[in-house]
Amino acid sequence: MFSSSQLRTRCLVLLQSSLTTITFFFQIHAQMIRNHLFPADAFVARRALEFVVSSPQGANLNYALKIFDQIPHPNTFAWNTMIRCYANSPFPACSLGLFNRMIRSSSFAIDAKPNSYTYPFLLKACARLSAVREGEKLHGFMVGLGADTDVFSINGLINMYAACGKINSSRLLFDAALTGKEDTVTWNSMLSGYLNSGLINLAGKLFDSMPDREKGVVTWNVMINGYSRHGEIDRAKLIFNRMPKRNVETWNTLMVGYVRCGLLDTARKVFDEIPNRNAVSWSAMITAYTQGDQPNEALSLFDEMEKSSCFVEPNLSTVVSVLSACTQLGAVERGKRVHDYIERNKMKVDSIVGTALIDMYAKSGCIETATSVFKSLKKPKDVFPWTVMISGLAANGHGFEALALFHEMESTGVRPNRITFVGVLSACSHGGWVDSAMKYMSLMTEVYGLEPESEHYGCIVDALGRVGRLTEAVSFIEAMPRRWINDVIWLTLVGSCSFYGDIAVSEYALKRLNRFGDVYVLVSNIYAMNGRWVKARNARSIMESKGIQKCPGRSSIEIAGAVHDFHSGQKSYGRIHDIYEMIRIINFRIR
DNA sequence: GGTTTTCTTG
Repeated sequence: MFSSSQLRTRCLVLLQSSLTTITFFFQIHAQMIRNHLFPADAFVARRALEFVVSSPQGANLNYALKIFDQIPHPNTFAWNTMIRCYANSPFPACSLGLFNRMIRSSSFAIDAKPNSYTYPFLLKACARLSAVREGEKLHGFMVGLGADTDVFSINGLINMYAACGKINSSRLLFDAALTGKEDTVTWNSMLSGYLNSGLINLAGKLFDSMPDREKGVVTWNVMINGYSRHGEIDRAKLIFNRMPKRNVETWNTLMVGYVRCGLLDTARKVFDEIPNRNAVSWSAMITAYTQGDQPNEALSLFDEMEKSSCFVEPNLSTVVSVLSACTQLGAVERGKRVHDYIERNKMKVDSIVGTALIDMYAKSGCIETATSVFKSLKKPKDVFPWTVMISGLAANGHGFEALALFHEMESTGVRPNRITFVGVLSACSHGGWVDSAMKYMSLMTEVYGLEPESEHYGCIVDALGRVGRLTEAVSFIEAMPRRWINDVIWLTLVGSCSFYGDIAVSEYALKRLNRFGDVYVLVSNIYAMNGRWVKARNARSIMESKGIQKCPGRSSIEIAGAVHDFHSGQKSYGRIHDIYEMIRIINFRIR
């Protein structure tokens, strides 16, 4: 057995150890309570709080607040810990509320007054909220206490005002600080303030006037990032070339700059040149491929990452972009392996990763697995997992379940967004439930104040078309706000016409198309159904006369985890002869 | 006793 002081020391050591997981922490916490170390021993309690807010698996806000509320007389450090935790959380406003509690309760306690650490956290919260009034109030409070002269606070103020769009106030504070009070962060804050406000020429002038000895790596990085964000990738590159010293962030910033400008190949060249790639470098490049509709490139880069001699541990972002590449390709087997990887490495399945997993499984038709991932997510779930789960159910033909889940989401107090309603409405359209679709559409506008867009209207058109109410669908489209009427809407209707073989409505819809796109097959079906074989054959020439080339039919299949991509007319695939041989055999057997 | 600000991925 341990003596009580030995136990205390042991707890403190474990709380500081990087090997302590949150699960193990709960055990330590239980021991501390049992042995009256918590909450009586204020120092131990503060260490526990600090552990929970900076746990490697992410801060546990609710638990942190529970611990904090049990500390009898929190000192400045404890308050600061809790305020910092909220400032960096999804709820920065809570840190301002906590600060109010702090000044009310600390009027007599000397060891619980705000200090020079407190203000930067609060200013960060204001900056993240773009809360000018709160920021100004806080600034006034600081001036009253003479707490506005610390360089961290000055930098925080410059940053806060810039984030709130008060760039002139930032500049006034900056000029006042240029009397020896400033450091390199002061300059960086002012520069990034200008750049984020789109004032790139003012930033350039300030940068040129800055003494070279003041310029740190971050200063240069800020410039590269700012220029590239405003499409000035060439100016960004010039800055990059002039740098005396670069770090990984420099390389990553330039690479991402090229990605933003759509120059994926140049970005890849930069990536290949990075001397010491980190997880961000890899994730950013993989994401670029995924979002640039090159999911195969994304996956092969991930393979390379795993095989690379200078091994970099994939992080949550890496995993998310790999999963969304799998989703694009419908590569479930591959996605499952990523899922295994997540579990093997005990990575925390947060809302973002969870959403990516659900989406991957649902879009690949594995609705049961999607559901079980959804159920395993920690409560409260934010709107994203709910949304992909609802859309996934709808897409797999489980309309009733999708709507039931939507109501469950509403009853938990989660506010649906426009994407959620696309899922809800598509559940209705798949079932041909016109009345429900209309009902949800008005719920969307009247209760949630969301303006329906093209996709939402499209679902109603689809629902009407599915049950054969084609002329009603036409009048619905014509009553829609003009700007949301597009080819997709008309094509939806053409699709329904091809099911019901309605020539009149389909011709009406086709006349309203801007591009003729890929409707050739649909259109010839409509004519063929009505025995108009000549017109059916002509559909292709109509299309060509509009100057549109038909995109080749495409398909992909996953075999043993590898994705094979095909398009019609392709002759170059490695086993093309085997494939044609197989087709011959199949045809023979059918006959 | 110890925590802050500026740059890169989702």
